[in-house]
Amino acid sequence: MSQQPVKLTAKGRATRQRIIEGAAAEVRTRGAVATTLDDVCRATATSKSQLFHYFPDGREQLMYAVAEHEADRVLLDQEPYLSDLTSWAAWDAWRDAVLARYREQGTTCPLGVLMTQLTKVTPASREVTTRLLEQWQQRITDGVRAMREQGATAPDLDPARVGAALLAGIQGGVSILLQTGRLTHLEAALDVGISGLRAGA
Amino acid sequence: MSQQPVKLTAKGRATRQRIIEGAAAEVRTRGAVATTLDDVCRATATSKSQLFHYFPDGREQLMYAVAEHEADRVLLDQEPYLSDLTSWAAWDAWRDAVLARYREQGTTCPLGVLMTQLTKVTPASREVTTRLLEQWQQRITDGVRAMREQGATAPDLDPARVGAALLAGIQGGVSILLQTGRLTHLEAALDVGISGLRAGA
DNA sequence: CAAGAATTGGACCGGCAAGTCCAGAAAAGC
DNA sequence: GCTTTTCTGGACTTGCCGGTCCAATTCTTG
Repeated sequence: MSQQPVKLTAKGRATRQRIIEGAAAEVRTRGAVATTLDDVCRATATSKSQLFHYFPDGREQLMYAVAEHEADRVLLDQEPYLSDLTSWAAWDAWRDAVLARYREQGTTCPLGVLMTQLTKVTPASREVTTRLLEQWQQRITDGVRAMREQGATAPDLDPARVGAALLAGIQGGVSILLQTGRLTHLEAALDVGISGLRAGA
Repeated sequence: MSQQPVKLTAKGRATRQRIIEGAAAEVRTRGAVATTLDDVCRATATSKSQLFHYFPDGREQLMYAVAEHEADRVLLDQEPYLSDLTSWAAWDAWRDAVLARYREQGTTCPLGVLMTQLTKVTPASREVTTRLLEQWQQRITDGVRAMREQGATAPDLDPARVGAALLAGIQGGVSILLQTGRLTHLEAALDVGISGLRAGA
C-alpha cells in the first residue's frame, strides 16, 4: 500500500518524501485526527493535486506512510543500545537513551500517536504498530536471554515473559507521559524492571 | 463543566443520564473520534435539541461527561480488591479481577478510549484521566506499603516507585491489548510486577 | 528540439456532522 | 385550570475537509 506504482523521478521522490516528513511532523504535534490534508499542504508547501498524485488513495494512504515512517524512527532512536543488550552497562545506556528521548520530545511522541490515534483512524496501520511491537519485544527478549546465559540473572527466568512485562511498562510509561507530562512512571517502569532482572543473580 | 446549571426534573435527569450512558457505550465501541452526535441520538432515542438542551456546550461537554462516567467505572470494576491489597491472596484476586475484566471486554476499553482518544479530542478531559491515574496509583501504593509493613516484601523498597511501575505496566498492557488483541502483555506485567514484590521478602 | 510523461497550482464539488431554531407537548407550580 | 417552565422533535444552516478536475509547466528522452 505504501509503494507507489507509477514512475517517479528524483524530484518526485523528493517531493513525496517531503510530504511524508511534513505530515509526520504535523501529526506529531496536532495529532492524527486533527491533521487535515490542507494542514499538510500548508506545512509542506505543496498543493492538493501533488498530494493525491503521490498518494492516490488519499488520506488513508498518507497516514499509512506516516505510520511506517514513524515506526522506523522509534526503533532507530534506541540504537545502538537496543540491539546489543549484552551487559548491564548496555542496559543502563539503553535506559538512559529511552528516557532522554522521551524527555526531550515531551508529549510529542511518534509511537504514542501511532498507537493511540492512527490505528483508529487507519485500520491498515494497525499492522505497522503490531510489527513494531513485535520487533521491539524481540530485541528486549534477546537481551534478557543474553544476560541469563551469562548467569547474570535468575536462571529460571522466562525471557519472553519478562520482555513482555518490560515492554508493557515502557508503553504504559509513555502513555502516562503523554497524558500527564510526567516522566516518573516511565522511569520507574524501566528502573524497577531492570533491577528486577538483576535481583535474582 | 459537567454540572448542569438549570433546573432539571426527575424526567430530565433520567434523560440526561440515558444520553451519557448511551454515548459512553457508543464511544467504547466506535471510538471517540468516530462517534457523532447523530450516532448518540440514534443510540439513545433522543433528538439533537435534547442533546443540546442537556449539554449546552455541545460535543465537548458531552465527551467530558462521558470521560467522568467511564473513569468511575474503571476503579469500581477493580473493587473490592483494589482498596484492600493487604495480603498476597488479595493481590492475586485483584490480578484476576483486572485480567478477567479486560479479557471479557476485549478491545472495548473505557480507559483505553479515555486515555488514547478523548484527551486529544477534549483537552478538558485530560484532567479527568490524570485524576483517575492518581487515585489508581494511590491505591496500589497503599497496598505495597501495607505488604512492606507486614515484612512481606524487601524492607528497602519504595512503594511509590514500585506502584508507579506497576501502574505503567498495566497501562501498557492494556494499550497493547487494544492494539493487538493479545492479553499476554497485561498478564506478564501483572505477574512479573507482583512476583517482583514478593521476591525480596 | 520536439513529444510524451511527470509534476504542479488551485478552483471546485459534495457530503457530513456540529450546532441553531422554533413550535409544540408535557409537566410543575400556584 | 391556568401560567410558566421544562422537555422534545426535527428541519435547517453553516463550515470544514476529503477528494476531483483540468490546465499549465517542467522534466526526461530520443
